Amino acid sequence: MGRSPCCEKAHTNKGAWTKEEDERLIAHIRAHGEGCWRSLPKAAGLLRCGKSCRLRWINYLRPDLKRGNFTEEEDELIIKLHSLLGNKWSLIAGRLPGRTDNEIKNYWNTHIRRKLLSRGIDPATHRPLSEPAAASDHVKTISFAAVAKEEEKVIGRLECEEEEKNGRVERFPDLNLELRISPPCQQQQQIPEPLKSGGRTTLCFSCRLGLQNSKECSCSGSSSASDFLGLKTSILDYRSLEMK
DNA sequence: AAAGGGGTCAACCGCTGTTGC
DNA sequence: TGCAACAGCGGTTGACCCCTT
Repeated sequence: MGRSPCCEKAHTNKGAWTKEEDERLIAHIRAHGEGCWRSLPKAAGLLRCGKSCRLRWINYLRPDLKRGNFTEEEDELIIKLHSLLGNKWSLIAGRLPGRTDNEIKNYWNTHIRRKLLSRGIDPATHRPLSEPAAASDHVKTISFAAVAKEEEKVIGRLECEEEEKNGRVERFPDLNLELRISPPCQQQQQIPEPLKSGGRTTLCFSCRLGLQNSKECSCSGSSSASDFLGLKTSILDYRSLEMK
């Protein structure tokens, strides 16, 4: 026995939204806020399914959306985030203010895939097309669940202390991932000289996301990639992280 | 001018995760 | 603990537009 449909399909509109429908949806959300998408269509006087309303609002009508072309910086950030996160479009979108998961997914499939292919890079693995896939027996699977738990404890303590002083606390991006770590690629990235350390790369997580100048960057300090989320690894190359 | 082929992107579908009872 | 309702996610579809022939 399947789940009951989210709405009465016989009495709902489908396809492109009209201007009037948009206006009704905007007016209703302005008046009542987001939430309870199932009951929203009826309350707003729309012959649409709640899911459809949610999608229309999130992907098109939200006032904080950034319309227009993606910048070169956004392109590179998407590529880096995709190499880390895979097809987790909502997580990637979370790192790009004003962009939606649907928009990024479409942009990836129409532009970036081809861009990477033209560079000779496999968009799925982020490895050179000529390079054979990593042998599975060289790939070690690490569950981030335990790390996340440990992080939660530490963050919890920090937050208690910090909230008394300042209020909010910056924390690691909530990736909640299970990653597979394989031996690093043969061809190493071009590492800026100050970030090299005796032949070993010591890029922090922020730098690997291309955020060298962010306040989360810890390269300049004593911490290194080896301490990333408490993992005692000598090298953590984002290109070798694969989604489980 | 018309046909058709490819690219783009809004919207839909089906599944999973979360929450409340 | 199990179930149902709901929100959210990622893959896919199809309408539309533009360019080429």
